[in-house]
Amino acid sequence: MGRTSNARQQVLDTAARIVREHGAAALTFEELAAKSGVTRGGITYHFPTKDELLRALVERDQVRWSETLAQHVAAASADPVGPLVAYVRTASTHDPERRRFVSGMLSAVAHQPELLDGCRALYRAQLPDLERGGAAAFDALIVLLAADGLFWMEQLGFLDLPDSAREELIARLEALARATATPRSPDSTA
Amino acid sequence: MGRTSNARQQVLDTAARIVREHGAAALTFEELAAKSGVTRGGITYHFPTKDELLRALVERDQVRWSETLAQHVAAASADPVGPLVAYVRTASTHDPERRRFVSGMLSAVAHQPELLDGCRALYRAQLPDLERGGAAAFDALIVLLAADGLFWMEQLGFLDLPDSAREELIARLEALARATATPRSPDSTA
DNA sequence: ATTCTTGTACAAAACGTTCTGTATACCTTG
DNA sequence: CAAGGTATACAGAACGTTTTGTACAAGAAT
Repeated sequence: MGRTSNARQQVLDTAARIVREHGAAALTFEELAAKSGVTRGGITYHFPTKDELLRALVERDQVRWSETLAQHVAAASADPVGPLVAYVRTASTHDPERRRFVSGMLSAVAHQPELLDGCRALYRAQLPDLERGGAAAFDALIVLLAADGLFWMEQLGFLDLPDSAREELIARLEALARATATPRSPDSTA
Repeated sequence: MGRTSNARQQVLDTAARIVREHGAAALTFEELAAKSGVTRGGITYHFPTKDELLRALVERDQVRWSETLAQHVAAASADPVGPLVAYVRTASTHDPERRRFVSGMLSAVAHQPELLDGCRALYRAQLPDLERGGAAAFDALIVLLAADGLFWMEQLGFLDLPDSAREELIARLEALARATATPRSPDSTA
């Protein structure tokens, strides 16, 4: 309870690594036991069934995302378009664990797509926050989608921008995010 | 008995459906035989190994994407930012087969992530086309990423916009795509 | 000395692959 | 053109391995 079982975390980390490196199909209890240092018995104790393992993996991704988002939201709370800027920052956060992030979602989509329902709900729940009506709402959605695109294209290994270009891109994205809150700019294509 | 093998197409269609509905883990030869009408022997004939089946699935997605893109490029060739607009239209093409599209990629990422290398190369190859240098290049990239985001969020079932909102969003995206080619517009937030 | 955690052994099912069989289209050759 | 052979397209069963889930014993912690 105090510390949520060392072995459990170890298993989850290893599972994420396996999924990331060899795909969700390679995520078997045997491989997990071999690479995590925990034997099958230990694994079975913490995750009696594979379903629960997957559920834990997805929840882990979800929690991490929410925590990162909450951090950025708190840090940019003074900002009028705080949520959107925070979202951009969350999607583009480039820490060493970044690639580990979606392994839960990817294994879920491979084994039981319905496990993503929680993530879907979470994603949709935040959409109304961005819609203020009018053309600005669509610009906000575009910024959001661009952040998502950046996130997934990087996660899937499709995009790998040099750091400088990446930073400039994010800066531009954030600028656009801010611009959605100031519709009195000379731009009005509607 | 098919000209270019009717059964082969049938198998591939069914495989895509299975992946889409139940995840890539459910894509087994047995399920495939049960749901495609082709027996295991027949399947084995066309796809001696699962690797080849996956390869065919990925290639299929790739070919479809390329063909759709080529169509839109041809249709918008007169446009100065033809490629980008065409890309937006490709990513947002909403035909009945849309959801079938990435099943190959999803099963690849589940079974053998390296099968995506071809797609990755294809994706990166088009990036330089959009980069004209300067701030406009980043705006173009943002539009591209937004299109990708729309595509994947819809594919993964995270986003499901009402038709009207969807059309307006795409229109705005296309407008932004065109704007990247005319940087002398009154909008210059850089 | 319970309770919590990990290790070992095993049963049943599922999976990919291989093998053999069959029917039909195509091509050759006399 | 007719006979014979070959390649193609598909069917069905079988094999050996892998994987999941379960049962139970052993060790650590409190």
